[in-house]
Amino acid sequence: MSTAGTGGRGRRAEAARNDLRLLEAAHEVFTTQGFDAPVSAIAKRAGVGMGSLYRRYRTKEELLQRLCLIAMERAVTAAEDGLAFADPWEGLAHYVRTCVGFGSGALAPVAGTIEVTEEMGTTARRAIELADRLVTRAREAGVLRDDVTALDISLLMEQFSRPAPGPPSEQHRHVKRRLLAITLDGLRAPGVTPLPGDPPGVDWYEGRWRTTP
Amino acid sequence: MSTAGTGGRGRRAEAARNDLRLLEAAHEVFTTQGFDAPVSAIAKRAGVGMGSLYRRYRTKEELLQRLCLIAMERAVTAAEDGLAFADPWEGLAHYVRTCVGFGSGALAPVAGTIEVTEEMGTTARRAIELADRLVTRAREAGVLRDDVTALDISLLMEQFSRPAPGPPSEQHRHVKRRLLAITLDGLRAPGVTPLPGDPPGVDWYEGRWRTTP
DNA sequence: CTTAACCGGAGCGCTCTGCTCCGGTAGGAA
DNA sequence: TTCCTACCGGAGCAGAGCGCTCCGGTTAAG
Repeated sequence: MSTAGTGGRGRRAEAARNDLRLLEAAHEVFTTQGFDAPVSAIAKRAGVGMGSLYRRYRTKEELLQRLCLIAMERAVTAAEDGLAFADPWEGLAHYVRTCVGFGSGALAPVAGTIEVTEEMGTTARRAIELADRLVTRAREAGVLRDDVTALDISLLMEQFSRPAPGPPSEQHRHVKRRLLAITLDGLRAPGVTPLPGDPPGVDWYEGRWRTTP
Repeated sequence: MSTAGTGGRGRRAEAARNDLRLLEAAHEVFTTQGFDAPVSAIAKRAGVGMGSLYRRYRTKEELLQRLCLIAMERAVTAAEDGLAFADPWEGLAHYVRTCVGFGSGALAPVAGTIEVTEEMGTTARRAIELADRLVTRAREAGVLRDDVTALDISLLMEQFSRPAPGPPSEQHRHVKRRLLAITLDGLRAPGVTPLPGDPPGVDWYEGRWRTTP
């Protein structure tokens, strides 16, 4: 624990660097190819051997859990940053753009296939609470259409984070930005077309994470 | 060819019924589970043996080609219906809603993995031309934001047709309708936020269908 | 120089896929 | 009714691809 900096030249430094590369590579691969991408692809992308990967994470599930947790923490940060904005609309937009930008919901398809750790549960609840405050504030300020819920917005971000077909490209990212701009405009008050039916229920949303095979 | 109706009771009638069930089942399975779903799942869902499936379609690729063609034809019909609307906006909205409804773009991830038949190419060109007219008409009527292109809308529909995680449910369809309503509102003129960057190019869009392994 | 921690990747076992093949069955002609 | 034949259904095959292990080579540390 003496020279644990990532810039060092010792063996421990290499280990720390490997861990960071691994996390980045895993995020990249999973968000672009889906969570059922082979583990070997992650190791290759990180420039690291399988041995090093499996010494750090004893199983693929463990790696996914870590990734989910990090994504949730980034979402929490984005929400806090959004709440720090004076303008309620810009705060919400920042939150949505940030989450979509780093692929917040890309790991949603993993729901129900991995165990939810206690830490993940805690962070998820905190993220939901912050998002709620962000949405409520925007609605009360009259800058968000009043028939949309925080859950709608979560699912919207999830939809935008689905892996695109084919190899990842700058074109895809660009198109996504344009589509998101359109959708954000659609979120602003007042909605021209009332949203159909009842808002989705929270219980259904959370139930997807239950592992019941 | 005498009693080829699907309601008959003979052997030929059963064959015709099987073919229809197969097509429906394949559409359902591929749009909800992705195009790499096992062929056996389709046979099971159609209540048909593997033998019957592979007697009708000699390979999985052939089945996918047929499905793509049908989807394109349905898109063409939706566009023609849309053009028949007197209101340019309602016409465009009908087109988008219909295509998203039957999962028009769900087969997009198949791009580059199957051979494009001549019939598919012809139909695709016709679909694009009709969509262009639909979009141009709406823009010239001033009911569509003028920084959005027909290609943006195609990609938007594609995004909405991505298979949802987990088992298919009415909840998912409902949420999708709500999100689509939001996005359609965002498409109406004038856009509050100008779309970032240049519109996507047609060559890139079509290039994805080239098989170059 | 010795030692042991740690890196990288070849390989194992297993699951699951696209596809084939054949026994059973039920229409149609005599 | 009886036989024939076309067709239906699913068990099974070969192969690909996966998660994961294990071990030889390398290099920092003592």
